[in-house]
Amino acid sequence: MVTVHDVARSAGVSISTVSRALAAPEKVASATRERVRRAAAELGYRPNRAAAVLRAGRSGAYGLVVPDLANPYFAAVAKGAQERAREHGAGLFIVDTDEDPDLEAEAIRALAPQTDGVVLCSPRAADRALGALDGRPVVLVNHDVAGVPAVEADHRGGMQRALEHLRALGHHRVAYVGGPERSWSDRRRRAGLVEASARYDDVEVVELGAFRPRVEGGQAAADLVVASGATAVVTFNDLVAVGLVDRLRARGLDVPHDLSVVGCDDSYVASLVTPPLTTLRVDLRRLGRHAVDRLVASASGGRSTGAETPVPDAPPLDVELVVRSSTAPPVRHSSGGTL
Amino acid sequence: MVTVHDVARSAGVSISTVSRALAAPEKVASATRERVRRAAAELGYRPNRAAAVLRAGRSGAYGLVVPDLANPYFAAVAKGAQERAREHGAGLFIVDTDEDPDLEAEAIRALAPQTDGVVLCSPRAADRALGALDGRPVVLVNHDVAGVPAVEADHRGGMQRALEHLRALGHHRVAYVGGPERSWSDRRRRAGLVEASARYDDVEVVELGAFRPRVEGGQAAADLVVASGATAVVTFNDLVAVGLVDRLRARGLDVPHDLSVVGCDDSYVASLVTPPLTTLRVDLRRLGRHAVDRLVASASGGRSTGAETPVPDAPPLDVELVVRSSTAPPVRHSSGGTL
DNA sequence: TTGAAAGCGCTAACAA
DNA sequence: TTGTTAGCGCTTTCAA
Repeated sequence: MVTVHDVARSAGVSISTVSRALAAPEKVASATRERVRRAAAELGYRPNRAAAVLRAGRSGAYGLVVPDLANPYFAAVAKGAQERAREHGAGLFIVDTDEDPDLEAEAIRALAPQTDGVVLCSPRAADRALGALDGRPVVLVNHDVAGVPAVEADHRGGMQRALEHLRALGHHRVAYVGGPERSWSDRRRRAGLVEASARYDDVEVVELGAFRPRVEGGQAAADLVVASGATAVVTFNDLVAVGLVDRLRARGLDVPHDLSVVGCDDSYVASLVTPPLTTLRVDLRRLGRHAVDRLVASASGGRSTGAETPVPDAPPLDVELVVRSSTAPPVRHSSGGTL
Repeated sequence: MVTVHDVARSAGVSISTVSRALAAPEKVASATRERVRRAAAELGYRPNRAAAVLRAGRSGAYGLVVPDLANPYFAAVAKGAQERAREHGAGLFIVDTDEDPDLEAEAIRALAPQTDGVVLCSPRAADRALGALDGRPVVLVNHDVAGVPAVEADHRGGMQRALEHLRALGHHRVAYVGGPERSWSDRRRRAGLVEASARYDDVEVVELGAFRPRVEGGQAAADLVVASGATAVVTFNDLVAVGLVDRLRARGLDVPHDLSVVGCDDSYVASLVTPPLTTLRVDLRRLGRHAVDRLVASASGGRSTGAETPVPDAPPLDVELVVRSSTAPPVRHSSGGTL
């Protein structure tokens, strides 16, 4: 293994000059710097991270905790986060908790001491999670706790747009098919939709219970939606919408004519399925990138003794309505006709 | 921060006893061990990983390099790998290289020194990748280099099954829509299909060039498939199959009647799209788990005192044909008849 | 069975 | 601008 000593010897300088030349180039004469760099490159020197961490107290790596990597939503966020971490020259530990609050707390406890900070994406048990972190830099994605930096999408605005779209098509009774019970995103989306509907006295929202945020959840919800008498439905995410459409079709119902469906997230499945889903688009990759940026900011800002993290709160990311083929004007069933 | 010294003081022993009691309990009298453990728990002691790594030379973490986390294939592998790493009490660094060979080599160079070993999933530049590892434990997934442990699926068997299925339906001209040029999986699948067809003199395989392993790749391939005169097609993966179906439909062709389509991987999109895809199923999660198991075995094999795990070469994972609705007997267009 | 002591490779305070 | 030096917290001989 090549160490600073080898590089120092080869470049004819001391080990501290090597360290400086590599970590704080401006503190070294340019000629020396070049000599050191060349020697390092020649010998194939790679700094030992463990030693640097031990000595300097920061690890150059961050953590990302997500409920389920197989969910395209979180995969996209993870991709953005990891990309940005790389650009910051840092590593990223990604941990998938399988939607399990116990695993989540456990993951954080394991991650916290060996990283410079953690991004918690859609935490399933935020209080416990934050406890496990004891004071380490953290950024919340899709969650909200007083005093903790967070990054989120503008769900309220999105739902507003979705509802206006449906209303303009002539829908007056809209169902909402919710996600996991503990989910903060679910509460936000639900509240956003209800709030939007409150502005009009000709639109009513029917809220339906907690469903798994996957295809199965949508399948399970479909019959309730039909029974609710709604002519349009907004789902917690695209996967749920896909399951919903699937089950409706199995019952002989047509989307969008018998029921209009709006998904959420515009994950890539939305455009693959039949019919392609009208959905709310969030730039997930960007969400991941932002989260890491904020973490880096608060991890390097909050380093000083005494003063707390200043890091301004970022504005929510825009949520855009993407209209595809799963929404249309309702068909009037005047008296049980087959049309 | 609580250190071994604090625990030692509190338990009335030396720091070496603390270290031993925690890391090698059998080398410490049970009474002492208990005392140390209690003290550690009381003080909330968490070993400093960096220090342990620096001193002991192993990190308790592994690396996983994948080309694209947003691809459900790799997401599934990553999930399995991370699950298994957790069960081994180790961490897992997941790095997404965006299908870029340079980033791949770079990722490995960064990962290698700070992990106990790396899983390379579908490497895009294996030779460079292995070079960057210089001798560290590694396991290849979907790749093959002499002398390097690997985990793979039985693509040959899978292709055999796919071809038999198509032949039984009455197809005699089958196209193969390939994945990335550098892809080992692509070569395997291609060769498996060609090999299978060689057993029958009434089936012919038409090989089509390299396409991106995504929806766009399938869209790009569709017109070539039609022009090839094949009545059935096997694609590099499900995503490509989805793109293919999409483009065929846009041209007014029907799947499966005008063309039968077989996907690969049975990623969850396969059952979501219309028509649901006939595809080759690989248990990806298991693939990820196996890879980590092999890595752990070979990483600790070199170090262990006695003869514990001899790391046998794992047999390829079964590949199963899942028949859904995208395959059917070919329709005879004898002279433009509509049947 | 336990303790003393020697570093692992690096950074950063201090000196020159 | 550069060098000297003292550890960071831990594991692991070696002795007792």
